[in-house]
Amino acid sequence: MRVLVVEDDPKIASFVTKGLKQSGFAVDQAADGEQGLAYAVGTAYDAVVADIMLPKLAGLQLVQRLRTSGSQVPVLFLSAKATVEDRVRGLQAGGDDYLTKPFAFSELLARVQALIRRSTQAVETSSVTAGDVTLNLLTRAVTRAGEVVELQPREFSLLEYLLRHAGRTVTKTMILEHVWDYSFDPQTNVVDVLVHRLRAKVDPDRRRLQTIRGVGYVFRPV
Amino acid sequence: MRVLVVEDDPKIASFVTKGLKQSGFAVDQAADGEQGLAYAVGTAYDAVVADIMLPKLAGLQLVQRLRTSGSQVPVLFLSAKATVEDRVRGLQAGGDDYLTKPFAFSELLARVQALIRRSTQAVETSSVTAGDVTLNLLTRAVTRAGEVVELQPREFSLLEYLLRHAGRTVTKTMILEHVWDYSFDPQTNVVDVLVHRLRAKVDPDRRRLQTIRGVGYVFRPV
DNA sequence: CTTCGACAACGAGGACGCGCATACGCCCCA
DNA sequence: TGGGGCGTATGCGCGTCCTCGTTGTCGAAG
Repeated sequence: MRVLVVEDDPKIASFVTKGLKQSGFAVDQAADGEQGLAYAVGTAYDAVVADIMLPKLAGLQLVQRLRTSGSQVPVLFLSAKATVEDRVRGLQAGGDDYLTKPFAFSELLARVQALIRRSTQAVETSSVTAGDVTLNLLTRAVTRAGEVVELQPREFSLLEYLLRHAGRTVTKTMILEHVWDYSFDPQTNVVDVLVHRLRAKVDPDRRRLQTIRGVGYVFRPV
Repeated sequence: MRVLVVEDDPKIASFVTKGLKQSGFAVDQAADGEQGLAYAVGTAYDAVVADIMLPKLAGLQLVQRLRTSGSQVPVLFLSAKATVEDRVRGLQAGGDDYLTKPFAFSELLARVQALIRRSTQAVETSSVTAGDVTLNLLTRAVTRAGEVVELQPREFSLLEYLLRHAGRTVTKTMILEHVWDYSFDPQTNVVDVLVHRLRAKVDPDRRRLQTIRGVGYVFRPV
């Protein structure tokens, strides 16, 4: 799940970004409205968290432009101002939710998750299973054939992505985009290396995680 | 008191809902398992009444998903099937009680009230236990393997938070928010230091309080 | 069937950064 | 004013993950 955070206050920005990353999101940061808009139109985010008061381009305008450009991405506004009128204006501009500073991070997290859940209309599952491999997002525990497997963060992230797309081919570019925050090809073989490490832990008999030469990989549940 | 009723048969649904409302409960209705799960994860209900045979997502799966998402809400199953095996499976899946159709409404009511009474009592308990570690909220006393351990207020608070989320990963951000009242990252290593102090007292062999690198910590009962 | 090129797999090495530990200092309360 | 509690500062060790070079494998064309 990719989230864009548009916030000019570096303290709040790092706080929100850190928290979301710890909760398993891929997070991009933008420091002003223009940059935020550029990121948002360039990448398919699952949610946007934006401050109302932003340099260069205010949050409300940002969302309006985003909407006129056809994007349906759910937007959560942050603001110090809390009047009913402000909330209404935010929602009229195309925002989906509103949070007043100061806020508890857990509330932000809950709202972001709610927005994503609503927009994807997918029920939030806390575990993903494909074949004999199960991955629990809450405990970060992974089991294969009942055996517990210890995974690194990157490996966990990759496996989650593969399981969510089990049976479908995922390209290396898609993996780079979701497991890393790269929106470009860093010209390396990180993916290959990570796949190798993941196989050693999760697919020792090499039946599950198959290579599609020249394209990417498929996870075939067994 | 909020109750969620998940039942696809409209006659039974309205019968149960009406009766509960008349008894003073706030009642929400869901017609299938997916909807029910969505409601249940989105709202803090005091009890859930669910049919076993549901469209889209069966009652048993519903409860399993609910439990893995961390919810402790008591669940009462309704079912036409009444074999002992069915009852066992229902309880294994995380259900709290079982009622066979057809049933008298007064019995349903009595059971729902009993479930709520039991669960709220459990919440108000004055001690939290996970594995061999017990923490008494009234006396502020902590024991590990029967031995009394002296804790400072902050350490106590952290341990309480960890025990209440035992088995689940808690991020540093969440800890900062609950143990301190920071809604911003104070850019320090307070959490690390406190974890270190807590480990020295409560987890000398370092088996319980484990590090999830880049994310936070898990308390694994032992 | 052979050959060659391209891509993938794998192992080793190394840099960076996180978490841990320890020492220190401030502040509150007795 | 002394001591305990607790936040701060800092160096170190190690885990994690990226890079690089080599080996292995696949596939297409001759």
